[in-house]
Amino acid sequence: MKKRSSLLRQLYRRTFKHYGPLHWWPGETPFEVMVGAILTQNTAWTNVEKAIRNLKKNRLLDPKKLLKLPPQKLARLIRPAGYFNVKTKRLRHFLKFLMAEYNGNISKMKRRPSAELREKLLAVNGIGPETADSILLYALAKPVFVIDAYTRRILSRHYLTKKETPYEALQDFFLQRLKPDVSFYNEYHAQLVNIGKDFCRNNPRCDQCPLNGLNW
DNA sequence: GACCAGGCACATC
DNA sequence: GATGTGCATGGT
Repeated sequence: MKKRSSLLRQLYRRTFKHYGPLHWWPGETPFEVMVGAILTQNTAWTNVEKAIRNLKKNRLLDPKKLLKLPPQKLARLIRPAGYFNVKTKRLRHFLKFLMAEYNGNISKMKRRPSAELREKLLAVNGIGPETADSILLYALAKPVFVIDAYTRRILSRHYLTKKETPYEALQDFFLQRLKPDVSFYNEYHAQLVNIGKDFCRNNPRCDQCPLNGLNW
């Protein structure tokens, strides 16, 4: 009989063999990753890229500059990412938080412990568990496991968890079985998203999925 | 032209 | 506390 912890490692080996290293998150700076984490909420990444390109083109990828920008102009720039009115508000809530707590200094933020940061991020209107954890892992290099719609779907399709399992419980499922490791968690979540995109949508292609035939 | 995307807050019962 | 709904663009 296989040990429980090796189950998630098996899954990872399969996906990694299929895709190779994915080197997430696609973003040049921690701040860019944070902005991307908010913009990608329920949104295809290709649309987020356009919005980030607009911000870069105008040299606005900076907490102070972005906060100084009139909301209307910000909305226009991030328009391709969808939900632009909502996301303008969410971005501005986050920027105000960043300035108030850390004076816009990401290095200062990074020095704080992970649990404290998570709690504070979750208190920001517009930042939920996935966005908070994405920021912690991909921008601040904290060993937290990110759960998203794909992760949820893949686990439940393989009868490892139930569809309605709450976010924190799913996160514990990974945390209890995998040693804390930033680059491993980083790569693991990236792999899951790719599997989700390619094989595990609402109209799944399980027959061609690299996870096909895994026995647990 | 329908369907979907790397969520979240808020209303309503 | 559970369940439903609005938010919006762009790719398939």
